[in-house]
Amino acid sequence: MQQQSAAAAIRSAGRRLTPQRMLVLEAVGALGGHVPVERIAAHVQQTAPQVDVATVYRTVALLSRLHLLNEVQVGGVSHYEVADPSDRHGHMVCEHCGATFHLPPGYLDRLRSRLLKDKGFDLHPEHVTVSGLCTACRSDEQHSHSGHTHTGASSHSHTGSEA
Amino acid sequence: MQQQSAAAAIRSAGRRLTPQRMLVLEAVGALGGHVPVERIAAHVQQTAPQVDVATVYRTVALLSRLHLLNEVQVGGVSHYEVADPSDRHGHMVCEHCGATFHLPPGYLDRLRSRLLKDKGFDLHPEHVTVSGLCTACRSDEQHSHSGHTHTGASSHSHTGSEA
DNA sequence: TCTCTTATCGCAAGCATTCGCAGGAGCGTA
DNA sequence: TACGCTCCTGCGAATGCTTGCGATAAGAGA
Repeated sequence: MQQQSAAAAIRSAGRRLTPQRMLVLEAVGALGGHVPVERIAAHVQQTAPQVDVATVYRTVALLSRLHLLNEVQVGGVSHYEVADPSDRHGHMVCEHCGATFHLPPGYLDRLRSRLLKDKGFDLHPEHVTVSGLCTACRSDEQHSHSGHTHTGASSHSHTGSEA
Repeated sequence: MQQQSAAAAIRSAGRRLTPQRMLVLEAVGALGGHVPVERIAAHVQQTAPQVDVATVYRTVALLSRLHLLNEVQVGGVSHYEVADPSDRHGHMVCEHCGATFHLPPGYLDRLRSRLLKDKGFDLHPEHVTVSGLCTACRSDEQHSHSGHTHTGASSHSHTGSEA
């Protein structure tokens, strides 16, 4: 399944199929969800300790370009997930707690067609990351009206798909 | 004008008004558009060479949290612009050439209200950055159908407000 | 105006990420 | 199956951003 077609995609893009590349793909799949490079590298190195982090960085960059992985920026840090062409969802990131939620593609259809028509801009739903406040953090704000400054991290730390 | 209210906002947030902070604000305003930290630091240091880059980084982070600057991620690099509460626009970034365009707030109204109703997520329009392909790069793609890999930078380099 | 508290600054060390290079390994071709 | 062209990789060095810390100065209160 999965890995097969990924291997084919790498080949057909004129790139070489190497053990390191397959290990990175497997790692992201095995870890699931949105994974930072740090964890990908750690997972890969359990199997193949000689693989350098530089290779992992280069590989995730390549796989993103080939649309085999999606990159999600959470507070300026890149996370990766396995790209599924049948589910081109975007992401919502809470500015306060850093939680990440899926943004179903249906929500972007209208925006996409309007931008294409009006501006000629072809929006890629799976590369969309919008930020704002999740339910939990909105109610926090309401209660604790002390002028606390958002640090853009910490607090709760869900990573579910429901805000 | 501008600087006055910014100064007031810093004070009312309980932070101190320092020459360094005003210099950073002035620099972003003077340079205009979406400015990377590197250029902000260079501009500030023309006036005050002793100001450290670390200070500039800390300052833009603070000013972003206070909504006096907006952060725009272009290919993983943070750029900043002066925040105008009366024009809470988002941004569109071309994945191919890296060009940045304004996304008028009207385009996000419907998405915003739907997310709030369905998911309880309060989207901040001025923090939205969507990515895709701009008009110029879409027509490039059509013509040169060689399997060239997008490097996510270079090529044309508009920074206007029309895709 | 002077004093005091502590947020902020400059400096330098610490990390994460990227770059440059030389050796090694895919994979197309014969 | 063997050969050879390049792409990739691992390594070490460089870059760029962040953090810790002592010194400084903003701004509240007397």
